[in-house]
Amino acid sequence: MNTSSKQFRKRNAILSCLRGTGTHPSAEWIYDQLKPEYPEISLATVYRNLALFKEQGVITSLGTVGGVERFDAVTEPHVHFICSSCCRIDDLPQVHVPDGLCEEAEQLTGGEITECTLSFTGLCSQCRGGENRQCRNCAYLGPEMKKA
Amino acid sequence: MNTSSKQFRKRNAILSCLRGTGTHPSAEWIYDQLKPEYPEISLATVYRNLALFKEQGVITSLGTVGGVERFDAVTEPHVHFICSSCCRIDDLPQVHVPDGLCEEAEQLTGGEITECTLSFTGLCSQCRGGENRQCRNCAYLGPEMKKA
DNA sequence: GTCTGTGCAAATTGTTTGCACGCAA
DNA sequence: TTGCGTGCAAACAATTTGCACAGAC
Repeated sequence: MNTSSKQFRKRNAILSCLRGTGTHPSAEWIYDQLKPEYPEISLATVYRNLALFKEQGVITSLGTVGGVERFDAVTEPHVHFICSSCCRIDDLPQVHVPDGLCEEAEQLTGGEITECTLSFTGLCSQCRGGENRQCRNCAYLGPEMKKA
Repeated sequence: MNTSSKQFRKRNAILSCLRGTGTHPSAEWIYDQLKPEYPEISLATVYRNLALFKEQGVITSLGTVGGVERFDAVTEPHVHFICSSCCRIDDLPQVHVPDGLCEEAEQLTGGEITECTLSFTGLCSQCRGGENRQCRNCAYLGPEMKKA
């Protein structure tokens, strides 16, 4: 398909936005990012396309963090750090899931494993001091903090 | 508190139910289990108490699977297998997160890690054959399958 | 013409909350 | 009397869906 045609421009923009960020964003975050350039864009479009990409295996879902689904353009398995306070998600490229663990699990379950997730949850360096205020500006605030 | 008094009987029952199952249930599943013995129980009570237990650190949340939050009475870190088809969750007690990985991650992030999650997602042995029908009776059906 | 992507608004659904009541101390 | 746990119904919020329209072919 002609991804530069007007018809596909938004779909393309959603994927580009996701690929161009390391923030593991939510649908709404992507929507907010795209709004300036595409003022008429709708949140439903973002949701619809993310669901499509996910189905195609082009992107992955990191699951729900703070009540909202977070996405990742990187589909190769890698390790994440999730801050439970400000909901930021970082990659930990230096940490690896040991080889063979997947196969071990597959044998044990007798099933078929398609995905392996290793993630650490805690407080990021900024939130660690208890000074959450430092994180108020970050783009990953959970719903409860957004209200404040 | 007197956990056998009428006042605390339901709260106690919710925790017992969670502790007595290996299914990593959802709030609704617990509600359904308790319904026969406590016909007047309300789903809100289940949600309320699960939130309370979670806050107290008595139970853990495994996050959202198929759109519903799943809980675990086991708070020690352990490995899970999640079937993406029937949404069943099994423990994999034989698989362990290698020692030192947590510390490594903590150093890398400069944050404080309170939780480490390793989980495998795929098709369980029953769903593997493509015969999802086999799983229709299982209690972990996601919302879309429940409808069918 | 058909097909696909989209905006909009309405629907859906898991979860939370407000309020009134009942039991325990 | 005061406090806590609860049922019920309403509220809430993230996500999905129905429908009509616009552009691509």
